[in-house]
Amino acid sequence: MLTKSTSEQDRQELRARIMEVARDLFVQKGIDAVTMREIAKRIGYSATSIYLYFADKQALLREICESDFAAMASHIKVILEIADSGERLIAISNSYAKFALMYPNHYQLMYMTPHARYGISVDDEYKNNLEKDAYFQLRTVVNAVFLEGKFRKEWNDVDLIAQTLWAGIHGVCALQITMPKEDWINWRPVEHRLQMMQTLLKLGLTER
Amino acid sequence: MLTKSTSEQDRQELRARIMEVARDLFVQKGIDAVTMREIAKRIGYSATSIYLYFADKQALLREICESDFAAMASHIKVILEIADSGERLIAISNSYAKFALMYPNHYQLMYMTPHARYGISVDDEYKNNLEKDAYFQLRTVVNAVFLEGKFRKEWNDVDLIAQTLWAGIHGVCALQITMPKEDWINWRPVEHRLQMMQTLLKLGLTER
DNA sequence: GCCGTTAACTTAACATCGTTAAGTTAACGG
DNA sequence: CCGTTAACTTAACGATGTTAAGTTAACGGC
Repeated sequence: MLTKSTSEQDRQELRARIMEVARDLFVQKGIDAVTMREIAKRIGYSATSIYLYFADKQALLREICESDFAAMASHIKVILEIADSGERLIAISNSYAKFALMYPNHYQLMYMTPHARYGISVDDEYKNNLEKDAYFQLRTVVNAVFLEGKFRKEWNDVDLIAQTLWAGIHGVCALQITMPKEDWINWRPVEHRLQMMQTLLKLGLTER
Repeated sequence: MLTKSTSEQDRQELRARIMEVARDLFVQKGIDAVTMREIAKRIGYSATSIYLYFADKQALLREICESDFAAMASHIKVILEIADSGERLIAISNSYAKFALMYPNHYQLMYMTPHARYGISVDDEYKNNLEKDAYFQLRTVVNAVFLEGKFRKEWNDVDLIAQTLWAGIHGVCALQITMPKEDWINWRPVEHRLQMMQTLLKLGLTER
């Protein structure tokens, strides 16, 4: 080591660099396959230095997830200003999928990795927060559509509706990320699959 | 050790017992959290004895997966004999979800993990095989329903339909596996979410 | 019944993992 | 310029998957 990160800014930059490198490795190789020593090597420090910035591997992972959750929510936030609630719902779904497919690495860590198993528990500030919780954003829009009576009357559980919509979009994105070009499946373009999923869900929810 | 497993039958029984114990532990605690020593302790042998029956941990895991693939295949075989194609489609969807939620670790390995990462390559015998390839089974049933003209006429791409149905069920199961009880989400029971997904997709596909 | 061969099983050991404790060194205040 | 402190490193611990070497039980031939 030639120099030491002494200023607060230096500290934050190094912290951010650790998270950046760790996220790339986690996504690329899987969490358990990435060692603290490997992360350290990539940033040019010894393994134990990471522990000066994060309590342990779990804490590092949790912070990465939280940061990505926030990034995604802020990406979606602009949607909330669309006037028509139905259009807002379509837009939020599109935006969610766009994020997932544009940042598959982040998405994979956030929504395709069993959190409980790795002891991740997201910080309270990310829960039920319109700015930071993408699911809460979706639920909010679903609720608005519901209150305007746009759904068939048999659909009256806002959480159930939101969770099913989420699952539909998630399913398309997750399969696309997991098996983008497995040759034994005659994959249709992901845009078509997304479009069809949205149409089917909309028909089932609204048409009479 | 008082006695040794010398007969071929003894060998097979011990092999089966290892797989049984390992599967329980894998499902309960997650694959990476289960140690060979722990499995060994449960069967009353030393850790290295497992290596007399399986090449390594991955081989053990793969054999467990294949064994459960076979169980699922024979379970679905019955479904393929259901007369009404619409009911057949519902049944295959239920069966798929049941498998996913009963063996979340196996499901995760098969459909939620970028295969290239773990060097897993699905054996060719599992591709486009009515007995062993779940997607191909689904596509076959979708095709039957399509040929009977049960879908709205605007849905005329069998692959696109099958892939969208798959994504819907997969989405519910995958979210359930990834975040089974995150407390900031007011999760509805997974059975309800599955039911709603099936209903929405069916309405969108068939109702006029 | 004994004995050598073989296969089943165990113990010891290795490299590597996350993590902690102890040691070192660079930077800042006086 | 020196002492203090925080940043950073090296050494080490217990646990992991796995291999090598040692031990022991069972079977076949006499």
